Amino acid sequence: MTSRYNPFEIEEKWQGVWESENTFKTVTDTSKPKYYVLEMFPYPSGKLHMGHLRNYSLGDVVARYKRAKGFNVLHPMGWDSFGMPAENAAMQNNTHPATWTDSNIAAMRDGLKKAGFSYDWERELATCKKDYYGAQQALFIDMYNKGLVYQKESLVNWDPVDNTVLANEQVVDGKGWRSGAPVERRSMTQWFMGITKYADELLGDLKTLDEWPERVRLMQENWIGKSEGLSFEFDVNGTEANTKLPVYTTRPDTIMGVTFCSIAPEHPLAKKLAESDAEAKSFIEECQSMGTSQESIEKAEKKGFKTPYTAVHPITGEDVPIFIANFVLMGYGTGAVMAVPAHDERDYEFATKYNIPMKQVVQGDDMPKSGAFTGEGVIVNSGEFDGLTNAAAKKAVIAKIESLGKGEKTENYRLRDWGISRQRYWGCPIPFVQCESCGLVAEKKENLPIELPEDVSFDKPGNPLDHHPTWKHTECPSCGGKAERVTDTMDTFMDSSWYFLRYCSPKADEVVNKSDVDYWMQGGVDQYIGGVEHAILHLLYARFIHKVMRDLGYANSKEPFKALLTQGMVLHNSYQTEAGRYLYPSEVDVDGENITFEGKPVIVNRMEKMSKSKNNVVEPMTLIDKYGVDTARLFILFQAPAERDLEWSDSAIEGAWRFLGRLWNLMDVDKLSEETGKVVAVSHLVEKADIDLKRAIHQTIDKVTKDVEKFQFNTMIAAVMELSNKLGSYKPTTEGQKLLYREGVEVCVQLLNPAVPHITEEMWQLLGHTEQLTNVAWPTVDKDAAKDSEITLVVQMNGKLKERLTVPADISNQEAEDLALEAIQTHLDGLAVRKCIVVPKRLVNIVAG
RNA sequence: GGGCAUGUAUUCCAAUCGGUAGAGAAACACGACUUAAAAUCGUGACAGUGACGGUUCGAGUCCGUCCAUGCCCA
Repeated sequence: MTSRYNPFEIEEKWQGVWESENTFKTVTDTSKPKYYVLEMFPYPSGKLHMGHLRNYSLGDVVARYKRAKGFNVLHPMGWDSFGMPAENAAMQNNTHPATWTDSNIAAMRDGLKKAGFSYDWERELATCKKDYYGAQQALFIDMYNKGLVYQKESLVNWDPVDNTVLANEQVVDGKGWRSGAPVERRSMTQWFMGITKYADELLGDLKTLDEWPERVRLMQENWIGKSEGLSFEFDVNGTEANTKLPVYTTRPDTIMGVTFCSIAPEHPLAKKLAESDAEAKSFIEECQSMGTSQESIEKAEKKGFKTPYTAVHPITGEDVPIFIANFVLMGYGTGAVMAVPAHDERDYEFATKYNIPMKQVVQGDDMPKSGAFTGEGVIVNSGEFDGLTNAAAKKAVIAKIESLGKGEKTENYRLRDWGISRQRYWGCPIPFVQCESCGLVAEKKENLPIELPEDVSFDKPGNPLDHHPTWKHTECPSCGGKAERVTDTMDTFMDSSWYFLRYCSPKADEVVNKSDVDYWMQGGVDQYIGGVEHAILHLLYARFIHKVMRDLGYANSKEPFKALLTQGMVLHNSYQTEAGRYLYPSEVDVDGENITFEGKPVIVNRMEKMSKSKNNVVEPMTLIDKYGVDTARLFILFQAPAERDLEWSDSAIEGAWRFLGRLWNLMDVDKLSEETGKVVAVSHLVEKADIDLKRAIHQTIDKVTKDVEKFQFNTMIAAVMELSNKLGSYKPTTEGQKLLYREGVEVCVQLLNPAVPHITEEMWQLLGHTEQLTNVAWPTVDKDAAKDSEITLVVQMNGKLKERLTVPADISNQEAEDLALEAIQTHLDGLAVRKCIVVPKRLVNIVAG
């Protein structure tokens, strides 16, 4: 028996070997099949959390398994290292964002190395380093030249605490996602990326992503939100002649139910009125205090202002009033809508409040007693359209409006262009200048990177780049005259939208090295793994930028991520005192059922996501320091299927620890043959127990291989546990049996290596091998040995279990039926056999009556 | 309000195409070892699959309705 399992010694040893021997260094090698496995890179907060450990453990199993299967595996890691927390920390602690970020990266890199992940650290990148963001600036200029980047005066969500513009997605419940402050609407010149130009392709190609979870594709589909409708114009009375009001609607079938029109507060018609009408002006200003997202607008109280203008109905010629309404968005459609209160909830609410008449034009089966009817039905009160279904009426109305020359059928998207300007320091500078004579000019590529100045102060609100005494004053790259740099930096979602391409050639002078990308990105990243919280934004932006880069010649695959695995969250109970204070798990005393704090009962909440605010976080490093990382990895992989939420359990960790101890104890010199590299063929085995063990070994290889291909790591581990339990109770005496035992132990070690690399590497060495297990090929199944010789045949009568028979595995259906009939005689009790259903090698069901 | 997912033993989870409900683990109980405890080893008990209905020779698995929970959208 070898000494006791000591994870700390073993883990340090093998991490040292991997590092000094460059075990995981990868190079482009077109003679070998490639496999690119990628986990979402982290924001360097400074601390590894359980979600990271789970994400990267999953990726590491895939990477190590594919390596053993003979693939040239690319498995890189890096840092999504721009963003506001670094600036906030700078303000609070008087440190430079770069210093803060670097020390966080160092701490997290250290944590990842202690976890033993098989990364090629030579490919490490950080988005805040000038070689990365310089390449990104070149990409940005390319996109500008393609017309995919533009400036536009637009309404933005302004976060008054962080002093920055937020994307709609960064506004949650009308508040900034980080600061929590209510956002304001402001009009500013912003930089945009033309993602809507790719909307159709982004939507259409979702169908090709058959290795993505269905729900992620659905979420993206809904986010892009393609709709078909009608664009048309109302003539406007009450102002200059020939004024038109263009609108867009997805419900042309209800056009005869229009009783008013609503326009956005920023609509030109509203602005015009504000010039002469103080009341209108103040109403519009009031609307500015709201966020610009659909969500915040939906939730706000509907408010309106009746203008003196009226719109002429295109079919009836009737005059309907025009309102300025706070819930109409300038950015969606035309900023004006035809209002049909009888069949639209928001219009109904608005009309009720302002006493506007309603006109029902759809008759359905179950009409609500109050409120709008938005369901399907038959068109009524609509003259020539009466009696049509909704779908038919849509077509008929569109045809009518088109024939009148007042509008046309239009496709529309919910997706809007991506506003990427941020008025912050810690981000990728936008490589443009404003020249006094040439206007807006792109930097020359040879001047890149446009570096962030190091000497900045954060002592006043606003953008430090703007306050810097000299940085923005520069020469125009075109005429050489005086010019000012753009002081906006890019949304950090841009940084994470192409990092997977940069990993292929992280030190390239150009944006990417084409031949490296051609090799590694053929067909895309083979397996991408990350949290489902990125299902919409990150994955959509990355798909967009990747398609743009393909069109720019930087990449060749259509989609960046061939397969996607979204892992579940890590959950833990949270504990609260009766007064409501959240308690740390370490503060409560658990005594069987009774959980107390300072002698008083504690409220145990349901399992919820680990979060600092709930004090229910367990630090990975604490766990690693106590048990070693192999135990932590084993627990995480075993406790729940990858895509499901994982419930934290201290006792299950103990279980993982104990299993590794049992695995270690299989290293029993009395049971192991000393000979390496020799196996006994099944044909040479005579004892039933030996044949059974040989079969179990090879069936386990088969099962584990299939499980790992399907990412079912929990059942994969269970299968090895089963085999190791068998080996534990196996008592070999002859040399042949000891060889068989060795084969079994070696298979366990090999199969578990992707999950628990350190202990298995050590055991492999102790077994007498000189080559690193990491470089050893995955075991293969001996089909003869794996074959069952006997099976259990189940005999049912009328679907109810009656007998179990042990029969030869190669039994024919006829023989099975005969045996079953014989066995069932005692149960038949005079009943006649009507039918026999034989499921080969499984069961016989006898229908009798 | 709409969409998606999940629901199996005390708990976490298994169960190809519909075919023996239990692989693995935890907790629990008992036993062995020990002066004792921990660790270790061994043994054991516990569910008919959220509810109701349908299809079928046969349903955890397919279909329908409902309930609960979670996620996304509104």
